[in-house]
Amino acid sequence: MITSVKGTRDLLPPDTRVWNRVEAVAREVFALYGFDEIRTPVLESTELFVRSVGESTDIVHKEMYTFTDRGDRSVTLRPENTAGVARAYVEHAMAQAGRPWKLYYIGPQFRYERPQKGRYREFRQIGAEVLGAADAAADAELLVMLFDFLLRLGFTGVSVSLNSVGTEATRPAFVDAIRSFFSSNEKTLGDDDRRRLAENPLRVLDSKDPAVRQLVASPGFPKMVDLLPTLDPASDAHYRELKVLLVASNVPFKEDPLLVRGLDYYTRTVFEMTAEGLGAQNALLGGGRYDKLVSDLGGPKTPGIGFAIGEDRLIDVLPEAFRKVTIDDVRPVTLIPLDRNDVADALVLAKELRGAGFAVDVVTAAKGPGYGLKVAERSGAAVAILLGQKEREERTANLKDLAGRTQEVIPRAGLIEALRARL
RNA sequence: GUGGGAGUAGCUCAGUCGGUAGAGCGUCGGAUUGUGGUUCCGAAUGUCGCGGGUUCGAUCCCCGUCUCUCACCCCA
Repeated sequence: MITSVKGTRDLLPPDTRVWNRVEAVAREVFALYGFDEIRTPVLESTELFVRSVGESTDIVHKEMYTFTDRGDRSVTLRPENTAGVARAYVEHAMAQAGRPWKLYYIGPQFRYERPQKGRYREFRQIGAEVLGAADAAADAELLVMLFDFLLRLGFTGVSVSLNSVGTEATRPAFVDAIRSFFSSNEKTLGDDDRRRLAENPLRVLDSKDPAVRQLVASPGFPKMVDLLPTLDPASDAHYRELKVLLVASNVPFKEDPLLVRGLDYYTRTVFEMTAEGLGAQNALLGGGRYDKLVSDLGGPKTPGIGFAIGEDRLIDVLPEAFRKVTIDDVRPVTLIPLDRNDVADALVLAKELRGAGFAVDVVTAAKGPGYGLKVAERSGAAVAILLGQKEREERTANLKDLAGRTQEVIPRAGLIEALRARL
């Protein structure tokens, strides 16, 4: 048996209804905030991710689906979508529009990792990006939209973790402060954290080692937000303004000075949301500002901010009410021709009913009422219509309410009205 | 890339101290050839993940491998 590739999976009905509905809500909400969809290729030049996501990140140095195509080009299945959006922005000179771009995307991403709960090699992200807006208000509005979306899916009582990671102006000073903090108690660090301290010191902040966590959470541990007022007043002002705007907009957030993110391109604002029930991979969404990314890719200096929601994880923790309503949404009318001679009649009637807006399923096998009703019931139909020789000749329909187990013979002329009354 | 757990019927699982397998659910047929949810009767399931080794004989023991799963690393 040929199975799906490791770390990939099939999404089957009726779950696909839920996926489609979630995506439809995203499109509706994002449109209300002035966002348009962008679709970028799944396949990009490997160099794009090396330059944007960052060579020192795990994503680039061990998690990419990279291969050489027949033209000897190194290409990669995108591990995230922000780089592709930024690349398209530069490639199509979108800065020339003279206004910020508000873009969203929905699509598969790929990372070559060992699969576990909430983590797949092929996963989907729903994301949004604002390109060309530097103001804290842009950050705020993006988060307002995010919460609007989550609220419409039925999430309640959620809040986002917020932090500022500064800019190149502050990053080196912060890294120095972290290193000197640990120089005195380096022996409490495990191998992993020692490696982090050397390669990517910010990562030590979200170590899972209890001893290190305790150290990092202690009052003496350096915090980026404490360095901002003196080293980078502009970033400090940005952060303060953002918080004021979020409070004014009723966006629930909690400041987390330990929040850092795994991609190199973030500047100033970073945020993340976690959820219960996702196991160890509990990050539901993440995002932040990336004011250097576009220029790093050779474009004009363009500030940007965005988020990505892990759609697989989102659906994993989706409120049950939303799921149920979505799955129960489609209640087809099932037409049951009793005999081969009744099939044409059924197809003609089906067309008429579909024209009137009803979802109609025809049991084409025409194996009699017992089989037909069984199929109708199993496919979730609310009503079934039996069509035999008698109904054809008398221009009637035998309308059955499957739940109530009642039936009624109705003239064809009044059928649409009768169905409207029942559905 | 590292570590733990697991692969037996469509699904959930039992089992054989080594003698080529069962249950429940589901599916199909019948009671009920123009009436489905219940009930009753009957039937079919399967290279026991794959490859190799040990053995007279392996689903069981050993080795390898693949897949699933959870965790680490890291992230959505």
